[in-house]
Amino acid sequence: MTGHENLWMRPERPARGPRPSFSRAALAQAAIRIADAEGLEAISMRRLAAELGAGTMSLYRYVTGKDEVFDLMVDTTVGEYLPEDRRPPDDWADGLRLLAWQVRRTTLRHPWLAPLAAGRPQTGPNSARLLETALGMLDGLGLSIDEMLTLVGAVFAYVNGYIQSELAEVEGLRRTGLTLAQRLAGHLSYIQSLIATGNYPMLERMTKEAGREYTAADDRFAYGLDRLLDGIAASLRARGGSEGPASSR
Amino acid sequence: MTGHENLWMRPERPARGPRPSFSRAALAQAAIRIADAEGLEAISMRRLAAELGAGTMSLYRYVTGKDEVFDLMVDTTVGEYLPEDRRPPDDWADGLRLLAWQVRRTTLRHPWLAPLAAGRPQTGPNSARLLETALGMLDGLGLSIDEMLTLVGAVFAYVNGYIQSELAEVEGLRRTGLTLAQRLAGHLSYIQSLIATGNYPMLERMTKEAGREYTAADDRFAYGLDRLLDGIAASLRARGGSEGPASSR
DNA sequence: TACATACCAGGTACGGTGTACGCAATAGCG
DNA sequence: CGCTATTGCGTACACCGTACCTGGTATGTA
Repeated sequence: MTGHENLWMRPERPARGPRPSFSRAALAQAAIRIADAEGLEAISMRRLAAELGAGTMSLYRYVTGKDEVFDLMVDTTVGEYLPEDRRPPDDWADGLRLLAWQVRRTTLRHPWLAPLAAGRPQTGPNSARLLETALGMLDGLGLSIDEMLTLVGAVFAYVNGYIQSELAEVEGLRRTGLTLAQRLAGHLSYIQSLIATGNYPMLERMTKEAGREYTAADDRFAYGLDRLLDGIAASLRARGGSEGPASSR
Repeated sequence: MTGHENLWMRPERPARGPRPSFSRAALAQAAIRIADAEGLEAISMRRLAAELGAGTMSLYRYVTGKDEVFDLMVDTTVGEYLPEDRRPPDDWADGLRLLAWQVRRTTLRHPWLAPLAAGRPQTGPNSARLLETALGMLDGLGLSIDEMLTLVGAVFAYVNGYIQSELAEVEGLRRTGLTLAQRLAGHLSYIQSLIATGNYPMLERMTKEAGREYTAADDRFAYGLDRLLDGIAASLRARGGSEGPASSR
């Protein structure tokens, strides 16, 4: 019951004893460097220690286990969502849209981030800053905090879901070591065998018509994001200011 | 270059040799049983073989590696999205909404499914059936195939993203073995320390006001889903039938 | 200044993982 | 009745996370 079981509450530099030979931030940066270059599965405590020029077990002086390494990686990169200088737009929808695009930009730079962040609760300082910023954009609209949380939760859900589906294909290739051509060949020949049964008319149209007017990933991301924000805006307009989104109980 | 490097193209029962002692479906069911009961990380080739009463290396006669075990698990459970009997509703939005709720229902039954499915391209028979069904709901609206794919992609992105965020908390507790009270205590005391700086007014309001009108997970899911479908419907109404969503290039 | 204390560094070891390889047994075709 | 493709699976290897322990070091206290 020391009260310091939480990573973010634990002081980085204790009062007594010799000073640590590197910082938590350096540890996080090293892990991010590895994951960016070789993928998330390349991160092992030994590999990470080697990158830092330290012994493997020394890492456990900085972190209780591998999970906290991931926590540090996530919170550090989440910090990239929020450029310090820029003032957020006045309109809440523009603000959330900008935030969504920044999330997508940095997540594509760190392809390991999306699945990692989606799987664990966000509790670090940058995640807190992100939430504060997002909620702040909705201030003054007459929404309750619960309504605000529901709203930004919906937008982030879409953003994370879209990015993961966008990355699934390319990450799958990297993980399996196949080329795009190999994968497409295997997948397509299977789809063709399904179509041959006659029970898949839409897939048949897909193989024949798709790609002629190919929709870029950017545009697809924008499409869903804008439709979602439109729908939210419409529902805010509909209620005069008395009732909110999904307020229940 | 056998042409059978794809799991779904590879015949389950080759022409020659002794017959396998269990089926691919049995393998998938065993894996699903383990993951449901003990979590995804409990699945190992040894554990799975034990569940099937087979030798560890025998599994590799059915599957090229662990990745294909996951592929089988995903496609098998994706089959639960689609109840055989039910005729889909006439309205496309009602159809997608129903599908979304079915996805959510089965994904909550199999908490390991969402992160697993999000990380890999869907190529199995049930995934194909799902896509065919979803696209079929949009038939007759005058959309191109690319537009349909963009549309259902947006809805699925939201659904998967939401479910993952919904599961992150509870799965995190299971993985770390903490109780909800322990986690909340640690997290809250950190949030409090942030609030004490005075730089987090929205988080301060959150700790003071949130939960008084608590929004249930069901309602939050419905909120984003309905707003997204509303926004899509509005954009379809806006264009007379000549132009589509996010058609570019 | 001397010492106790609290912390750092990291080697060793253990139980687990995925899977490459090889060999014996078997079912179906010619 | 072989021939051969295929199954079942034991062994072995490299790698993983991390518990435990020893030894050195910087700081607070007397």
